[in-house]
Amino acid sequence: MKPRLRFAPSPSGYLHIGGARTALFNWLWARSQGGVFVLRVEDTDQERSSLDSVRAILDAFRWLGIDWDEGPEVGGPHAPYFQSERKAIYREHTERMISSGHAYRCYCTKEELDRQREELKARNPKAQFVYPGTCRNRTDQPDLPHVVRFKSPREGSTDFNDKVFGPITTPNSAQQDFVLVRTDGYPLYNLAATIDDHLMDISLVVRGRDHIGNTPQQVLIYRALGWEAPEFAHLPMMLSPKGEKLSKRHAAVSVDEYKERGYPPAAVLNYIVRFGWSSGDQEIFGLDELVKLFSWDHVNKSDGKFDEKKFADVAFEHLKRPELTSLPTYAKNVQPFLAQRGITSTDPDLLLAAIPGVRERARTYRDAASDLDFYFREPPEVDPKAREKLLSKEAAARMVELASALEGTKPWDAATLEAKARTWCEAQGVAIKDVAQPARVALTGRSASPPLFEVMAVLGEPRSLDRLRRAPALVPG
RNA sequence: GGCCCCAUCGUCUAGCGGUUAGGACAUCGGCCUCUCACGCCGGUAACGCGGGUUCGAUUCCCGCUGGGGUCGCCA
Repeated sequence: MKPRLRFAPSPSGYLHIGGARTALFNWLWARSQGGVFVLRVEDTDQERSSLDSVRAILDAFRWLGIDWDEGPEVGGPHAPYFQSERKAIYREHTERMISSGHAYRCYCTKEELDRQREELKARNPKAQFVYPGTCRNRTDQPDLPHVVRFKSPREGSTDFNDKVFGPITTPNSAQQDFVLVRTDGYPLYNLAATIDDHLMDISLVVRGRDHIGNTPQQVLIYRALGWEAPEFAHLPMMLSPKGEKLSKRHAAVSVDEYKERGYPPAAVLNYIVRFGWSSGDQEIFGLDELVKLFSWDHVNKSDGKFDEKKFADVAFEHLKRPELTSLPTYAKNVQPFLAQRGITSTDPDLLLAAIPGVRERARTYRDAASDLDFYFREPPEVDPKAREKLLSKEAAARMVELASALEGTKPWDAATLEAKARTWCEAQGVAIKDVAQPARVALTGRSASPPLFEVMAVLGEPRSLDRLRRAPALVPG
């Protein structure tokens, strides 16, 4: 049996990094097993849901490289995939539960209940309010606003076997008659998710550990409806560096933010998959590799804390390795960041030639764009501090001589240029260092850059000589 | 507070009864060097505590402690 997995975001904002991780585990298992990955939009809360959020979330998935077989835009045999369009389905099954005595209409108003809650709190601040069951055995059906509640068993326990955590038992005494359908007729999460997971034939529900507590409620609903529950796999949580629930107070939690920082998408996936999953000592994985290696055997149970530094390092690692970020991919992805700097038309050959020297020092695509900047401006922007410190009048004059010495070098490559420059320095009686640094300022406008002769090789002869010869014009004062 | 869950370096983790407890990030030294990096070499650093079980516990069991989640007409 090919597994059917799903991720069910509620479109009330951006794609959260924790949500991305949950989706990833679902996706990985579906892909590794030749199963199906479904995206379902849980937009039953009309107040908070928006189409903009749907779009933002889908875009984030596209950027990450997580595709879906059924869901928004692609449709599928279990459509519709927006819960707001499935109200009739929920109503039908709710009626069925009411008829069979598993659920009942409750006419207590929110105000009444809130008042009771307050009263209890006043009497005993530590006590937990539970719905007193006022309407539990009510037999009339007045035509008044009402919610629908589940008639929870009071005795016994509800168990399920979690793929990660093992058997979990919850006493039914901890359960109350939870609400299934709101006054406005919209189903609540537990009802809608249960019905959809069944109707969409989901075989394994993978979600965050924060959902472990409503799994028993869902199991109860499956039983009430006469259905067999799917398997469940709960994932340990990603917590803030302080160990609290991860929110934007502690870190960047929107996937978009990492895109804007210039992290490669595969690195984002790589970092978040390592929360709760490992494969021996390996730290860096490409997406294809992840699909091959993923298994539930190595998913662990303990929560993890988010670490920006490690994350940044994973991003860097992906950028450094050509087997993870190919040259064309690198060029394509750095382009938008160059554009942000006003560099909109780049000579593709120059870009491809320049990347190898930059990729081992740029930690993000954004940094890479900054490092690449000087290749595409004539003249390059000059850092005043670098000029001040490294470009004396004498040094600049020497640049002009250096240009002449290097003119006509064949082949114009880093090794030949370096050999020639070193010989020249020796003849002039100057240290290579005292030539290289001023030359760097003349060629790149900066005090730090890829190795000088590589820069010259990439830049080509005419541009390199031009820049060297313009050095005297850069001398401060 | 009730219920559920978790517990190896600061952080992510490997370990599935016998290991000098391994790797990665971070951190601290050093090397390389035309700058900045990359890279390389090395250091500091962990099995929460107490009972069992066992010839032997980081590993299995119990308790404690600590941490987290959840208790909505949110999802």
